[in-house]
Amino acid sequence: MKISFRGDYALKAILDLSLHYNKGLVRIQEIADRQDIPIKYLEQILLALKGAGYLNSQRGAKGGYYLAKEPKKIKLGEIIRLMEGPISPITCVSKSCYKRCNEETKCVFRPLWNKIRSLTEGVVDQVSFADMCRDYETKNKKKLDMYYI
Amino acid sequence: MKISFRGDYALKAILDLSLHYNKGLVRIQEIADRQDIPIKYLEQILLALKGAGYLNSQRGAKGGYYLAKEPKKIKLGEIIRLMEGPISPITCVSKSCYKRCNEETKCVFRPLWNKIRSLTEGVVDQVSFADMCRDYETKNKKKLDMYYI
DNA sequence: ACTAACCCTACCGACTAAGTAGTGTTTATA
DNA sequence: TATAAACACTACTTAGTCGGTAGGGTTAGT
Repeated sequence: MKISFRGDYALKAILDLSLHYNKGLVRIQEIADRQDIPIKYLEQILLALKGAGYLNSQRGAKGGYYLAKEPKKIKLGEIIRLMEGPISPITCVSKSCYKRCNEETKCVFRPLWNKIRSLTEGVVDQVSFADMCRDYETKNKKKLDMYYI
Repeated sequence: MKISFRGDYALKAILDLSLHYNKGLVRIQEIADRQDIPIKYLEQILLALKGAGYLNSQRGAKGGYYLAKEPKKIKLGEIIRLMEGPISPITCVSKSCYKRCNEETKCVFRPLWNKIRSLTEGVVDQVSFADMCRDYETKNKKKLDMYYI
């Protein structure tokens, strides 16, 4: 799996909205400023997230976005799959795999890719945005720098 | 981590040469045929692998490639890093990370990416091409189809 | 000398990522 | 009801990468 800017932005946007869950509407501009994301690009991403049912919005003056689900019910993996596609080191599912795996090698690497995929899924499908909010607040409270290199 | 065709081809080429380890020279054409890789593309890949010290070659008629190291001393991770770059879900090492991680989010996702990276490395840095050869032969001997969907 | 093989560089078409730009459409509120 | 703030949508752009091709150059066995 690889996280592109698009996916990274989406995760940050959902985190931002999770931190404002049940606190009213949040304007795109606010998210863009706080998370340092180009606003017009963010606009498209939020639209996609809304299309997938994660966000609701209100148009017009005083409008904005808000989370359509509880943060604890959104797992990181959902957002990653939505933005990046399947979580697997190789695009090797059923039919399309046969193109890569010929008779000779008999796809001897496949079990490894499956292993990596399931380990990765074990991480991203376990963690919710409620967890991330908790981490975020803990970190800010304690002013920890341990996560920085 | 994501495996591109280039990386996939490199792994297959090294596997092929591992299966012929200490059995003389192997022509590019043979590898290309067996592994179903476009020969001119494979040529470039083998050149890169040679440049990195994994292969030796003999030019001229009756020439060919051969492995420069024992299969058991080559880990998959080495080849993957060589062809694909660093194994990490995010290009987020030291300085370059600061571009993605601003004050607001304080890179709250980073520990997860590190987790995934180390799990992935735990797989690819543990397995050698000697292991893959063993798997390959076991599979061919038993005519197992369990790895195919 | 001839030819089989590796060596090297350049090029190319298609695709994607990461935006930008511009124009609609809706709604609160003065 | 005019206005402005905000989301909605579509189109375009620009740079880079991926997955190759093409075409010689060089070396070495016969």
